[in-house]
Amino acid sequence: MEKFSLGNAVSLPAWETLCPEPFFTGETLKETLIGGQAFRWFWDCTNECWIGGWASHVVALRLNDQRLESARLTSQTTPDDILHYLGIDRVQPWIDQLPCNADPVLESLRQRWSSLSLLRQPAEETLLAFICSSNKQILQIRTMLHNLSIRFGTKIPGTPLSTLPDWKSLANVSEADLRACALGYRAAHIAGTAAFLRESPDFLRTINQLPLADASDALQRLPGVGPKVADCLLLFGYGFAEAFPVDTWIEKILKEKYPDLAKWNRVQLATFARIHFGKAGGLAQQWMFAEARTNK
DNA sequence: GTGCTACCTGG
DNA sequence: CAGGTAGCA
Repeated sequence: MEKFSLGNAVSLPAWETLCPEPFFTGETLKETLIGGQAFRWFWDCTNECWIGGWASHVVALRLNDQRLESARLTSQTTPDDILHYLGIDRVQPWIDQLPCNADPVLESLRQRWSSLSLLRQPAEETLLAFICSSNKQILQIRTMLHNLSIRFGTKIPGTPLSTLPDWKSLANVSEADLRACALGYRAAHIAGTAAFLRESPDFLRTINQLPLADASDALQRLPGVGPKVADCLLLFGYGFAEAFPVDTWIEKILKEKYPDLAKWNRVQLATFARIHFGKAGGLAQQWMFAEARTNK
């Protein structure tokens, strides 16, 4: 278990079937929830389910004989909210756009990961999470976000979670107080981005309307956002399926699977990926990440 | 434009 | 060293 737990035993509302058709496996559900896109899902040993949230939503999820079930801990959350967040509807259309038939590497990844989903996460909290992510492992990112939510977020009644602070409130937090959440040098990036967004409150909402390259350039004007974090934001927070974040794991696995790329740098690898994997490359990226992460 | 290196923290 | 970025040769 992690050093921050869910606290006292959580009592859940009724379970309901979220999705009658089988979709996830235990493995793909887990990788979807805690495999590096989201950092606010926790395994509840007592109830044997995942509990987590986004924005002010908190839900429990489990597989019951392949059927996905949910228990809604926040009353305003609807089943459609959950399905929208989980993004299951996008998976098959995106798989259909990948060149699995032409590329045996992809085809073999598809066998294992075809029911992995890319979540539709709120852009604001995706930004916070991925500014924290630089030079950090998933566990440490989870700790930082947990600290931020406890310290500067709002307790969500009837649930073990607090919301993450919004950017407006982060603008009023000193860098020293941010550092106290174990953010290290990222505290300056958070403070700088909060100040930027205070001056341009609509900035994050304008990203949607831009083409991929322009959206990436715009995001990189934010302190703490470079090419890799920008791609994470575009893929996880804005639904650009073509965005292809290249981190150390992806760099390693790409160079293993495609030896000609041995001398390419990360930006070059991202360009290769957009050409080779195409419009849904981001999904291929997540398959590779899951493969690398679970084989380590 | 490309290629280093320092930067916080903790598993 | 770890799911990078910023600042400078």
